[in-house]
Amino acid sequence: MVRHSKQRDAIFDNLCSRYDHPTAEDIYFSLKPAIPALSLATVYRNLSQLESDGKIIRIESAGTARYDGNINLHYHLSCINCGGVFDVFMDNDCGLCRKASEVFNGKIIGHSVLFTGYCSACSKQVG
Amino acid sequence: MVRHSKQRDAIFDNLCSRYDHPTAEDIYFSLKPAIPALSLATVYRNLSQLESDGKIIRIESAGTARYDGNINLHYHLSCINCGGVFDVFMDNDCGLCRKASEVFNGKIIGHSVLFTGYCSACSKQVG
DNA sequence: TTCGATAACGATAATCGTTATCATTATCAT
DNA sequence: ATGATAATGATAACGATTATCGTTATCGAA
Repeated sequence: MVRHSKQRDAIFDNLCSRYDHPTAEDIYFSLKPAIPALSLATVYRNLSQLESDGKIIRIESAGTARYDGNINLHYHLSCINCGGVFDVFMDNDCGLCRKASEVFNGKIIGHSVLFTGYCSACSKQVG
Repeated sequence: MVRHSKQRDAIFDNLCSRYDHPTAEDIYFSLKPAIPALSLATVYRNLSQLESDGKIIRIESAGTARYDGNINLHYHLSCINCGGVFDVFMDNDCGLCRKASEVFNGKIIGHSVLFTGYCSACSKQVG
């Protein structure tokens, strides 16, 4: 049985209102002023729950996990310079799963793509 | 200045001779009988070094990092059932980087693809 | 509208993967 | 052979995440 909670709503709303793919800690510090009693454990708990409910997406970047409130299929780029994670929206999924299903002897359900390179800002400065 | 070491050779050879995308610990336990004095720190150290030398690939799966001695472009599938990571070889990369470069306002250098689903063995049993 | 079962919370200890430290050992140019 | 120092092994430290546990909040039933 699942109950309503202010904290879970706040965490979900916070994540959905931003596009920087925050870590659990980012969300925690972002909500702390509005909910001073908030515990970091609650953030982790609810992010896990929201993810297994399919309401948010977990992005596995090196070290710390990041989260995304946009559950429509899209890809990400991890910037070598600033460490940020950015959205890469592509018209279609390139038939990646279909092509993979042709060559892979198992059952493919989903996929994620992580590009590496430089984000817009960093590519102007550095690379 | 880089020096030769028995441990690094053993770690690299071990990784290249297997196709199960082992974790640092997997490699450690695999080599321990042959090199009883081997330290887990040495395995981590050398895996990091080999990776930054471009001799091996690090796969970011949930929680623990896995390694791959095959540096040719290919993708992976993480099995929902057994947790194993398997190779997915595809004829081409679907022009993924090229297509992404057209829509992304930055500089794309590389990419990784992680499929989720069931491996060959598990798809026969479960899914 | 209270009440009671229990989901969710906050605080914090514990766990796990990985990295840093440091004294010792091995490599290799001289 | 020798000396400088890269690499090692042992282990402490670290950062992210999960587990524990007593308390609080939710919500269906009385």
